Amino acid sequence: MTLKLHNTMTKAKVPFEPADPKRVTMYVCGPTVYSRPHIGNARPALVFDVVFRLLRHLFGEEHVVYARNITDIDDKINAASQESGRPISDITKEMADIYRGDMAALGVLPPTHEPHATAHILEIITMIETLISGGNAYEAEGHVLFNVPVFDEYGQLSNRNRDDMIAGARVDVAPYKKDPADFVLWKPSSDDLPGWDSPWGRGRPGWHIECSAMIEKHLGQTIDIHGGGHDLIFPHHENELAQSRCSHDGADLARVWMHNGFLTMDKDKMSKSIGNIVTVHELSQEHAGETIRFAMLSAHYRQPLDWSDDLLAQAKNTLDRLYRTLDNLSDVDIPADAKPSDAFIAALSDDVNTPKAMAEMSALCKAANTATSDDERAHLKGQLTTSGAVLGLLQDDPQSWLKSGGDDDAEIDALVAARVAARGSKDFAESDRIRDELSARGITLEDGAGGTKWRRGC
RNA sequence: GGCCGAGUGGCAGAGUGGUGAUGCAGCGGACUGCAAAUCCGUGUACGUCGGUUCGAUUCCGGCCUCGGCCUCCA
Repeated sequence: MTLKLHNTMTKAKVPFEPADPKRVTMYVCGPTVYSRPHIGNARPALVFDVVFRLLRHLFGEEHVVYARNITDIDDKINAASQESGRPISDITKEMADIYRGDMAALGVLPPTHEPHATAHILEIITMIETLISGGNAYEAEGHVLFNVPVFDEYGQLSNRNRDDMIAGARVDVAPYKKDPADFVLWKPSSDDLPGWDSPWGRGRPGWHIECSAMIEKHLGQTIDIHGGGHDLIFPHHENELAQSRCSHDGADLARVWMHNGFLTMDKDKMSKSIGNIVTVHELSQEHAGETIRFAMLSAHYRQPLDWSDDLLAQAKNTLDRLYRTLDNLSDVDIPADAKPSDAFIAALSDDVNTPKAMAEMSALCKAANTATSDDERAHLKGQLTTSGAVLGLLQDDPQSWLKSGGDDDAEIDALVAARVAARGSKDFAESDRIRDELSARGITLEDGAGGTKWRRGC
């Protein structure tokens, strides 16, 4: 089964061939920790978590190295600190912890490495020195700037030329820049801001250079996959690419560039600057993490996805159905050699087509619900569970999933038992009265061959 | 202005040059004391105008609408 991935650089879906199948490397731009993550921030984390799981499935768990950084030095963090009066390190530590907790709630696996920018200042300085000595960067008024015209291939990833960029530029060009497109590698810090000593005085790194430095340190000069949100293509990834190639004798930074589409709220991009955000924390109060995850993966990662309550409700309904099927398979054990179905892996191998993969899971469900032999039911249970694992779904216990959301299980069990007794004596008036009572409490009953089951929700 | 992407049935959302996935919701049936669940069945969906083709939702071109990037942003 050949994995095919869409490469932003070539705008084509191509077979994925890692440089070393024993060490597949992936880097994804992580959060800048100055506030709680919103659900839009969670999309890349979730998307690349699925890519991570898929790569581990295809190449082996120990053969995939995934790094997702934490940006803990940034002007927005400084602003948050000045506004709240809290020390910067307090804010970054708290928000990084919240980020990890929120992602864990969505079933996102921890990456292999989670490098922090402030722990890589030396590497950053070294890389900047290399760029200066190579003639790709220059110092000006305490700043160090990357000189864009020196790098012929600048603009290749985002498919834009310098004239366009200058024509569309909405920022004032700093007077010390040699070229309007030049961008900052290092900038001076005043005494009240975080800073590190450097050959160019006390200062701090620009945004783009940290990723280049951390990629080199943890993954190497050329990585297999570089991922992030669509809005990072320009300028962030274009600049990363330029810095890394120029400091590595032109070596490619990434073999494949992957970018996820945006989450919208009423068709507008969800973003902190617009203010139309809902945080992961808020959503987690109302919905199971797995429901949020399912909703997110119900669209292909490169497509836009409009976030809504209705989307979550549909996700919950569909997930309930999958868990009901698993619950009905509780009498058979998963075979030791269980693995995902071929059709499921084929779907994910086609540029991580999660909606199609989910459709394959529904097909497995239907097969399981109609299968007659226990061997076949066990086989299908194994396929369903292991397929779900690649998406980070269906790993909960079916009973606890179906009954979660309340703390009155014992009381419900007692009412159900009373109703079973009433039915046994054909007292259907009493039986229906109890069922109505339970229904009013949000409990649904199922009278099956094996007895009566209950679950929360309709 | 430049670049990029999207427009599929009630909703969500894949895919394809020629019987139009899948899920949710709806409807009919089986099953059930009645339900629920499950199963079976069910829907004149592919923005618009042209072109190519024996045949296009799928390829090409124009147009319309919407969104994104070009400044921080996942």
